[in-house]
Amino acid sequence: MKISLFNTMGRKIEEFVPREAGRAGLYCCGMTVYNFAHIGNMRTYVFEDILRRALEMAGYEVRHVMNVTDVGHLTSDADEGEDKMIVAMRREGKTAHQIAEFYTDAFFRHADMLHIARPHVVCKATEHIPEMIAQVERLEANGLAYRAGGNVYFDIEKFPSYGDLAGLDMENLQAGARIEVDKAKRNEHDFALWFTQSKFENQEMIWDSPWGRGYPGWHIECSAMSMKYLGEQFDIHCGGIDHVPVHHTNEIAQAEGATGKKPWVRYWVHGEWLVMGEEKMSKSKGGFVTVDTLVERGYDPLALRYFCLQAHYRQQLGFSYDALDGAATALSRLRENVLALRKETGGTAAELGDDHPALAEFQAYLADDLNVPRAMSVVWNTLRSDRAAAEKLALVYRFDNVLGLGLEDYEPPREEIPEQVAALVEERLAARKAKDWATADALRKRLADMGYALKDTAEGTTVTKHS
RNA sequence: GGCGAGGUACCCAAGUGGCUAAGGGGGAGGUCUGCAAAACCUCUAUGCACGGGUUCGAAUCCCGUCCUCGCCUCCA
Repeated sequence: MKISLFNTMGRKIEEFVPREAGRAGLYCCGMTVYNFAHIGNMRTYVFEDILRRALEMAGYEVRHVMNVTDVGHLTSDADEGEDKMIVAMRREGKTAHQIAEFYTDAFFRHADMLHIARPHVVCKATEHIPEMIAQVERLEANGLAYRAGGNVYFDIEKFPSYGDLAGLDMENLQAGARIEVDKAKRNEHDFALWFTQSKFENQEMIWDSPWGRGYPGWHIECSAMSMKYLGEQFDIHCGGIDHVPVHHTNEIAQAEGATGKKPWVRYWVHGEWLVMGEEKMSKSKGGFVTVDTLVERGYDPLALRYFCLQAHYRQQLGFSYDALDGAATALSRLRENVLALRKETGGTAAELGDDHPALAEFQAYLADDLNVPRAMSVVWNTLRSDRAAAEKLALVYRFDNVLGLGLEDYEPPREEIPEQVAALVEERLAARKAKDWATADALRKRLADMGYALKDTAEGTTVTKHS
């Protein structure tokens, strides 16, 4: 199984060839933990999780690293606006550390609910300040950084390939199209590596540095930490599409500027937005829906995962509750199918050769720049095929190693049935036995009004809550 | 102003030159059932924003038009 990926650097699909045979180094940009992750954020992590699982299915030993940015980022590169962490502190009356810890925990709780595998390394920005300082010092030593107005800036004039990732046209880029340009910069597109000049009182997240007490720039944490855990050059770096023009562009400049080695990263892979209606989901517009919101509305979090699997990662995906309902229904049918197959086979899946045609088809789609929607169609076509039940079961389990829907471990929820309800069910059973259909149906209706649905099967009547 | 992504059925969404335009949801019909529910089966775009063009052949390539979204502040 050879995997091809769309490399943002170069904008074309390339076969994945790791630096070291059999191993894949994967760095995924994580959250800035000043608020909950919304489902748009989570879509990107689902995509990255699929990428990791696909690499594993292809036989690579994956080392998956993700950062947690727990140091405040200003709302603007011009040292204006407010620090997000400080806004959160004021909003919630907590310390920066408490804010970061709370939202970090919330993020991983949500990720777990979506069956997003934990990265092998989760690194916090605040625990890597020395590494960041060291990288800024390297940049200074290489003549790529300068001090001005108390801050340290990266000098993009000294890095000719700046902007290659995004295809930026530096001549026509309008800095300050929406913000004030920092007057201390030599070039308006230079970006800060280290700040000592802060407008904010009670800026509690500051550290000593060769340039004075301050805090790091917005991009340095990812280049410093990814290099610490994956080496000065590594295989794959991913994140949301928004990272292309600024964050990753700056990371490349910092990393390659510090080490002098190119390319720093072999494959850049970016996920598209989840959009609400016609707009991208964000805090200021388009609503703010979290995994918890979905749970409160009665959804299984995995319905969101299933929903994400229906679209290609490089296409915007239009979210609506109608569409999510569709995914939730499809997921429960998939589970019903698995339960039926288990029953038919006694739970024993067939032995499966690695060259099984259905598996090969599934993998071929996956290997083609993660065409998961197509891979999903293989799942359904397999279920509908005339293959033996044990074979289908084995295939579905194998598919699910990548899909991550937890099908092998799925058990229907055991409902706690109140005595009163149980009594009515018994009463109805008696009526049915007596073929008193009118009474039986009336009781069924009454139970339905109470929120309990009945299923009369060959093995007896089952009761489920809700629906 | 610059750059990028799109417009495929009622909804979500694959497909980028060639058999009958994946798959899921929804809807319709059917099997099963005392009737239901669940599950399963069948059907559901002679059509791919619009207008031209290239080609034996286009949703797919080219030109033009209309529309939507994103980025150029931090953002997944």
